[in-house]
Amino acid sequence: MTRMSTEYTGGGDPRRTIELLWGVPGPPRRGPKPKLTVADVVATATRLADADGLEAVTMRRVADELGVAPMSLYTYVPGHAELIDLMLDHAHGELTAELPTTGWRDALTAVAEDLWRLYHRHPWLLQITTGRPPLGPNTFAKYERELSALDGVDLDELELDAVVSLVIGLVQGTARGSIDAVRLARRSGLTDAEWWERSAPVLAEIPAADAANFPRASRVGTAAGQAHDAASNPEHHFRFGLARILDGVTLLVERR
Amino acid sequence: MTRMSTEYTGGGDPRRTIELLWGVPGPPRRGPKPKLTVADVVATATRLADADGLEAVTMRRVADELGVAPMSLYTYVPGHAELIDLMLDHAHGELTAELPTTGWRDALTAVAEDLWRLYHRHPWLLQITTGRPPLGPNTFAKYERELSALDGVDLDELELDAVVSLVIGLVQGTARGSIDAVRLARRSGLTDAEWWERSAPVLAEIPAADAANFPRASRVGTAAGQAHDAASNPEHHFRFGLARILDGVTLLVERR
DNA sequence: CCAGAACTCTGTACAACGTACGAGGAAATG
DNA sequence: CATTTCCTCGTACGTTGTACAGAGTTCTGG
Repeated sequence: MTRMSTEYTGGGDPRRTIELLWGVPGPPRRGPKPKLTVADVVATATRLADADGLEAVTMRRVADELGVAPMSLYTYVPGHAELIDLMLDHAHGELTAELPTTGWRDALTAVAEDLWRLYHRHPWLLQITTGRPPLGPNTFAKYERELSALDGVDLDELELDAVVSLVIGLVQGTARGSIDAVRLARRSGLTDAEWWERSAPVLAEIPAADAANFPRASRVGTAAGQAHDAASNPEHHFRFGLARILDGVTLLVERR
Repeated sequence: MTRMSTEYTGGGDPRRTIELLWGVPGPPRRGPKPKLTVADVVATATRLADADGLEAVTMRRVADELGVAPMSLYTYVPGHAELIDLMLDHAHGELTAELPTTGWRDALTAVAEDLWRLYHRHPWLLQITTGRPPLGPNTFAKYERELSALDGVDLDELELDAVVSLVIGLVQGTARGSIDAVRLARRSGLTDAEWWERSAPVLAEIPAADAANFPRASRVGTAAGQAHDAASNPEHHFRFGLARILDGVTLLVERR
């Protein structure tokens, strides 16, 4: 019942997937005219995922939404995994805002904040395990844009890659927390605060869970819980983490 | 077919889950003697997950392994989601090594490395979305241990929480990459390098994917690809990221 | 000592899922 | 116009978690 799914990318035949991602035209068509396009399928799937999460993107539901039988989708897309690939690359296409030219700190901050917002607009993006990123145009452009934030910074290629990866990892981790809280609240009908209010008294009945056994955890935990209104505050963690990372990178650059 | 699943924690009734986590004895039993214990179920499920991933932890397979009918498991565990909670807390119990006393940098490094190793020992841990962490003894102890690494550091409670969270997030993100590479290699029969060798020629046929369109990405991408033997090197990203984060935190502390 | 309550165990069943397979029909080519 | 090529779809299989009801076992109250 309580099951959500994470689709793995890079499942199927690389050739076909890449061709789909880049929209290669293919040989002249002979049979009946297609009712749909790949873009239709991707758009509908994305709409479903935005509204009801990635688990709503089933072949049956997408087909229903398009007024078509489930098996018809396989004309446009090799399978479910490839559909997810296409959705991912498509969403990356939204990252087009120009970066500030007031220095790499501002630019990298903009990269992080744009991504933070993208993940909140399309929370299902973080349910995808991008072990092997889809080699699509928008994903390439995303990486290019991220690297351009560090134009002129005196770091070698490996360091540039590592810095970008570090910032992206921070956004993904903290955004995941932020989004999961919303998702769980909707799914269980309990906000974080309500859930804690319900859990705390149960914990209080358990002798071993006494604050004396976990002095630091209970001190820091209650302080954090009071400061924010939840068990943790992902947005605060995001801002704090970004500041530390940028400071750390600054130190690395200045050491040159 | 190509489907892996991520279980969500905190799904069911908090009371029952917490009682299971802490092993409260319960009222005197009247019926026939149970064949199993909750610990048996958790141990078997963990063994399956270690061997074949979280998707192998189905009620049917766990029951099979225990020589019992699937529905019998529901005597011990309210459902699949709660079983995952129990597995998670149980695995956290492995984090008991003493931390170095040579300063908070060493201690925090040890925390990160211990976690890195735990995730590689139990890769399925990263398939679990810990939106609401299981309130079990080992998860509490884990947090307490992590905070203890910062004993004596002049930071307030919110900062302590944020620092710990930042380091853990780094480990999770990079370990996820490291583990997904292994998982995908096993599942698809292709290593990262082989997969790239197969994808590159396809990409080369696509005009729009020319290096001229993505100058930074292709320069950094090929440099990184040559330096490590794969598209990305999670362990390098882990070490690099940890160094930057520790530097950033040092700066924050010294600014006091 | 024994009736009944309480508990464990299990077989069957249902609604999902992705998708393999093959049939039927539409469009373009020779 | 015959043939090839492609789109569309109905059916079917093997998965999953688990609701439900029945059968059997053990302890308790009288």
